[in-house]
Amino acid sequence: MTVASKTVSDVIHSHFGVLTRAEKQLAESLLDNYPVSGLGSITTIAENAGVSTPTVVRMVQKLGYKGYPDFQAHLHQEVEATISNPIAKHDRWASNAPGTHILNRFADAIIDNLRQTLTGLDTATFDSVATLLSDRKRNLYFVGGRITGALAEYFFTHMQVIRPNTALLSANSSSWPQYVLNMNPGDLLIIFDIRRYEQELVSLATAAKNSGAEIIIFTDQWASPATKLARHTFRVQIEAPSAWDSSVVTLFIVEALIEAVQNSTWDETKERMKTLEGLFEQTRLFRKLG
Amino acid sequence: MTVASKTVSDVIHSHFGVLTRAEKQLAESLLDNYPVSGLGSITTIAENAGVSTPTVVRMVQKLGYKGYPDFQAHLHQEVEATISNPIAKHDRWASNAPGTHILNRFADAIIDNLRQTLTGLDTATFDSVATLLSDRKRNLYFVGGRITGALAEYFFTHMQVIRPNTALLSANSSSWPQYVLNMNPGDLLIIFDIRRYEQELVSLATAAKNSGAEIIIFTDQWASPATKLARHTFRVQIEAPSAWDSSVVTLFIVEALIEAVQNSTWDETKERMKTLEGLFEQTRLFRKLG
DNA sequence: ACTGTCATGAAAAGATTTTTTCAGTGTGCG
DNA sequence: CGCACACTGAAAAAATCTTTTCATGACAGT
Repeated sequence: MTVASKTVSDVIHSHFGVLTRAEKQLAESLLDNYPVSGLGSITTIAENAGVSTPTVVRMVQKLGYKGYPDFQAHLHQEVEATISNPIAKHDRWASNAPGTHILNRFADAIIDNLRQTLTGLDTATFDSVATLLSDRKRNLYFVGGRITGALAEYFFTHMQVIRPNTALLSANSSSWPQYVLNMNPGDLLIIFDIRRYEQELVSLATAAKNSGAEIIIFTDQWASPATKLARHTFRVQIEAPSAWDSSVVTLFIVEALIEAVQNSTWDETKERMKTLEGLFEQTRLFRKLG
Repeated sequence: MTVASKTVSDVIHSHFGVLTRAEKQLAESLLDNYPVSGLGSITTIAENAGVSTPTVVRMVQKLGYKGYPDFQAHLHQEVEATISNPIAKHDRWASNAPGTHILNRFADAIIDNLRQTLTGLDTATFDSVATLLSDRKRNLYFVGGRITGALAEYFFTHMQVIRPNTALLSANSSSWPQYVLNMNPGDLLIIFDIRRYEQELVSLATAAKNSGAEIIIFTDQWASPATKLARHTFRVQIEAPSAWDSSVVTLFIVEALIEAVQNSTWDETKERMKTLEGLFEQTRLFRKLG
């Protein structure tokens, strides 16, 4: 198929000789700022080219398209090909894992999640959160649900090394009130709440907010109800070819935040890490001697 | 004007919270393969998203556009900007994060880690481990180090739902001997040990092996000393543009294993999950009544 | 100068898209 | 349990787009 395999631009060029004056004028207009100029309606492009709509129809038919909609469909395909992202190409690790193996299907899904999440993620939000987390005057409280508790713990463990005034709220909600009691205005509550949103977390968020704490939420594309209360929200794509949701991309953002915070105050952090290193060493010695 | 200055994508994201179910569905569809998916007619995109055309009209008006044509005009402008800008063309998916932003550098690193890890990963190993984990007669013991403890917990939490006979060893090594005491031949000890290898884990692995347990290790490219004792090893690429190692790919493999195990015994798992669902419901009730 | 052919756009006709209306459905709340 | 309210899509109405028809004018050949 001539039309199918060649680009619209090619087709226009190859037919240029047989075009009439008005058609050439139209073709010029189309080629100028190609392919975007062909995105609008037939009326629009006719006006832009200074020709009548019938001229447009006649030309695209002369080029071999069924009609204007057909012509435009081809153009759309081309635009898609032009701007579709390189990550989408699945030619990478095909080597030793057959296409249908779960590892491959998972990898595809995760890359897709990553791409979509990053596309929808405002770097300003990320930077703001990093700045907030870097502020050592603010106390940090981490909390997660049944599944996401591990993510909260992971985040907490790192932040605890990097800076003081961090706390991990246990999964058991009975201990939460005492934390809320101690919250000061400006403190940060970092919540992980994904799918199966847990009602208790909304209550916690409300209480924390009333204490003046700021709330940062990691949630999924459907957004936890607690989102309304949040200062900043990370909406992460969590879909996997599985009965379970994927936390991979959430962890990705957590790690990026850890690095951003660490980086913003490296000098202080370095000292802390050295001291910590020494403490671990001592603990080890205790054990050996003990 | 809000609408004029922000990208359509931004506008969708910022309004996401106030969108209804069908509208969210539509927004997802639009964002997926953005912005090409919004190039067609209102009918087309409604069909693609599985919603009605009135929903589309209502949403774009909610977003602040005068109507669908207005919405599409903005999209066209954006496509134009994207295509005519050669830098943006290069990496569309990261276009709203400048090239050197940490998110982008992290994403590159993670994708690289993933590729390398998968290249070096034998699917036979993966399948064997999945089979071992699926065997309900074997007791499962999970353990991790200071940082990787959260990964062990994540894995454990899921496996506990899927099958019986699972245990999470606390980070505190003093409780380990009693677990080892109860290990039977054929039991599985799943160890996470990355960089900063913890000597205690080697001792644990040795003791467990003497009890006849099989050992599965998640480690990094330099391999934990406990690897020698393991029946199966996952060597994960963990390098990140950070002072810290990345656990993202490790989590990826864990999730893939969870799915593989779950999948291999779906019928049994389904029953367990239903029962569990009921128990959670009851717990919630307890709390309300209590 | 006459005639036939072709190019062109105005306008009508036809097709499709966009918007509005409205009734059914479900959900939350008292 | 029932009411009020919001959400949703089917269908009608309105608007717009696409195609066809047709009249006009330009031009080449006779």
